[in-house]
Amino acid sequence: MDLQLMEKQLKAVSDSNRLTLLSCLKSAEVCVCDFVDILGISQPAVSQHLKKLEEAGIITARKVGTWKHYRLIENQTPIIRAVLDELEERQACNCGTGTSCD
Amino acid sequence: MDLQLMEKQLKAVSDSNRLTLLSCLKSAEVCVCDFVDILGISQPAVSQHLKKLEEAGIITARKVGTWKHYRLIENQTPIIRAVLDELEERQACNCGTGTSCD
DNA sequence: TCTATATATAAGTTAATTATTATATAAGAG
DNA sequence: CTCTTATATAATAATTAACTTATATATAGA
Repeated sequence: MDLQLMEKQLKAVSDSNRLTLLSCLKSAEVCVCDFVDILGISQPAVSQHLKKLEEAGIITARKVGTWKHYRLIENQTPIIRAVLDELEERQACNCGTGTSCD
Repeated sequence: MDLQLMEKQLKAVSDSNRLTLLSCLKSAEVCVCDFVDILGISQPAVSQHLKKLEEAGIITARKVGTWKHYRLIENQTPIIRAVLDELEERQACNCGTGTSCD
């Protein structure tokens, strides 16, 4: 595994906000709006965190109307797999409950 | 695994200089003086990197005269084990060749 | 088309990291 | 005891990262 990619992925996951995002994504797709509530930071800050995880090849997204749903990619590197294994699953998303996105 | 420890360990390994230190430590004990040559940064900078790895519970040290030899601890967490598995071993140390420490 | 909502990007600020230089500590050699 | 060498700590400068506010883009709906 390339040392540069390794560093990039490790930097991407070495932040408590982003680890929280990943623990939510373990079990389900989550949309950006839900993360704003969970982390208690501004929407642009959330977008920037998600971008970092996406650029590191850890998550991906699909558009659903005006919403954007993020999820883990399928084939993670061994290091990211180990990180995900250590993270507790966290129920995060209101998606489907009708309160926000769906 | 505690989220705080996890973040601390991930921060400790998410730096290319420190990843290089670890790749040297995979195969052997290494003393500080050798790392200065390898990384091409100042001796205090090396000390600070080693301290960060030590505080994260990844490496430990023993004194040998005025030298200090660092090595990996035996029981690594799953994440750090995954990181070490991905790192290529690197021959780093002059120890034993008589050029510097021994 | 105009408006409202969700998300992204840009610019700027604050905070955290990583480096440097200077100095302290500790051990061995003379 | 003094000098030298190896390492650590302190203070500080430089770089990078994370957040905020303001603005842009894109989509849905009236």
